[in-house]
Amino acid sequence: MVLNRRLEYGFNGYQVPAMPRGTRSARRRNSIKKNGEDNKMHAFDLLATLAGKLLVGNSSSSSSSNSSTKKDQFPVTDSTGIEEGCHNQCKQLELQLCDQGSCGRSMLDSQLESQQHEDPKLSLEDIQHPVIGSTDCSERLGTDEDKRNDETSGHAVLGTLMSTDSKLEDDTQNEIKVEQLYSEKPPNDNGAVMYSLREPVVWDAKPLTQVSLESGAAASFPENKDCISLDCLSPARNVEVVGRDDDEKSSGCTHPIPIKKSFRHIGDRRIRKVWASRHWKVHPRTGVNFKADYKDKSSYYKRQRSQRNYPFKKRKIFDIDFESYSDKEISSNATVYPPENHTDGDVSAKRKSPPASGQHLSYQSTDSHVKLRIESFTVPELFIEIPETATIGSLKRAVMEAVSGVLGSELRVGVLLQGKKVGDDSKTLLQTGISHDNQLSSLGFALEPDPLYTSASPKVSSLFPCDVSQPLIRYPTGPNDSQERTHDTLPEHQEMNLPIVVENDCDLATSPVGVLKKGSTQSKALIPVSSMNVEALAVVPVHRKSKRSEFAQRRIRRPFSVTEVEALVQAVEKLGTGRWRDVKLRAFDSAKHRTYVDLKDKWKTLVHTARISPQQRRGEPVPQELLDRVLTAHAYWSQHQAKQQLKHI
DNA sequence: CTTAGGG
DNA sequence: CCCTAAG
Repeated sequence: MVLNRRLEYGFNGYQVPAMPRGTRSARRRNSIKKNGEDNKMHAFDLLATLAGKLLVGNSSSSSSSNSSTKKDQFPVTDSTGIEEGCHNQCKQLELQLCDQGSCGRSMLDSQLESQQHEDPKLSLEDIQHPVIGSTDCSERLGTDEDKRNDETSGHAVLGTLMSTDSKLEDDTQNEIKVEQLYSEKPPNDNGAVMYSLREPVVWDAKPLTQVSLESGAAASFPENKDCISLDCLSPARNVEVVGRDDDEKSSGCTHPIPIKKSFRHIGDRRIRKVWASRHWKVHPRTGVNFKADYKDKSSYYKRQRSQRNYPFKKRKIFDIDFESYSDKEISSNATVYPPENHTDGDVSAKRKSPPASGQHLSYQSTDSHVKLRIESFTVPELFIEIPETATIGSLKRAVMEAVSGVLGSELRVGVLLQGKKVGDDSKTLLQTGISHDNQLSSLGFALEPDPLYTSASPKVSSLFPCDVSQPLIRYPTGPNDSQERTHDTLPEHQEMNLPIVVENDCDLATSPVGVLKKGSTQSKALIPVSSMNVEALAVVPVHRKSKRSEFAQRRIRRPFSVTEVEALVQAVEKLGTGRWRDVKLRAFDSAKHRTYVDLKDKWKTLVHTARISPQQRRGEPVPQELLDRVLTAHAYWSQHQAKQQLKHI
């Protein structure tokens, strides 16, 4: 029962940190020219930067570093809790963009702890921008969601409940709220996580929790406002994107967040299927970095691989419904810098005096340049579904991927002036009214789907059709998954009289957070903002795959145990040496960290080991008996293969 | 995605 | 273990 439950996260806006444009030198270089187009491009650059290095952290009320004694396990409400949840309770959860170093996984813990037994209704919204909008969630939920729509349609006021005071702490402005909603229609599968920016799920009839990050528009609120608690408003640490003095070397900005490779569990058919079906569904637009035509099989595969190591691969997973959000939903706060002090410390000084209320701007300029800084950007609504039994680590990754997926998409930046969209790109800032002496104007930026892409596709209106297959992506999360799997293992598996070690991928070991956490600084600079050159603009989206980057960590080494070796040998004896996937399925289905490639490699080394003298062998000694079997099997299958070859000739 | 091999 | 060409 518990396993059937899922959390669904809808991100109606993930607010990213402010992007102060650095120092004098940087600013000089980056001075926004009086050209609308340039303006947009620079802004995009910033976004692109964001797309590179975000970590999802959790915000804890005031304390920042709790001891992470609590297991990284997502709080699961018991069934009763769920039931009650349908009625009127609420729990909250905050996520935030997190500095690689300062925010640890632990931050969620305390909060989660207190939520442990609460009902799945979480409703959080961007504190800073309690925009009262209403996003018809029917768009996301699909037709089956009538009831939910009813529930949610009338509750778009959450934002007003938020206290602006909660952002007093200088660095607590940007928060991500997670809303956990209830739905009487649960997902239709177990232990899976689904992402979808549009139509999240096809659910059966069980409770489900939903989380949504809100920003501009409020949406998907449970019927009872009671379920919106304010205790989540406590200031949270967040991350800032800061400018760098020396933007000479803009590195890192193009690197995506690391994604745990083990997402791709080879043995998991379900995943693979989804994975596969997912691809053709994905609109090319979502893959800026891939120019290859998706229809081309070879390039398709190539793309697969090339994405493998990069978080952005996940982008393909998301159904980004560009139609579901309008400009207003993705807005930003921009601040025009006051005249420069021409002191090196002026950056920090400016940061300490953020605009009273986000959306405001103050203009000034010493010269004909308009200097501004973007306080924050919010990204569109995202939708994630994740089992309640998933770990926090999984949640973080899910959010991270969703966010990076959106940020990496073909968005363009729109410029808003006094709430109105500035359509004419050819006009100068001055002509448009954006000038240093225009004190009252409000300048804003909005992310919007790039019309170039949307129009290029003949299927604009159905980029992400709701009816096509399942717009869901699920990936196994956490230990529970493996547990589940052990239960529904094929009978064949029982042939194995060997106990196969079922090892769970430890989040600590593999999660980006865990890794990045160490060695990162205390700086709140999540992203070293690079220089604002046009190059960066192009580089970020296109070349992000060029570097595996410092992020992609090598998997931890996990020597095969004798038991595993025996299982491998046994499987190979039976299946041969050319069917590693089958071997995997047969003998290591539950060992998620062993991929068929691993098995193949292991076999290779086993053969080698068997051939060398015992003195030369290292590691845990493998019984000679096994090694003999290895040689025998290897010989046999080699010959077998040879025969096959001959037959074909 | 899987296989096969080199690194 | 990683990376990649090839299927």
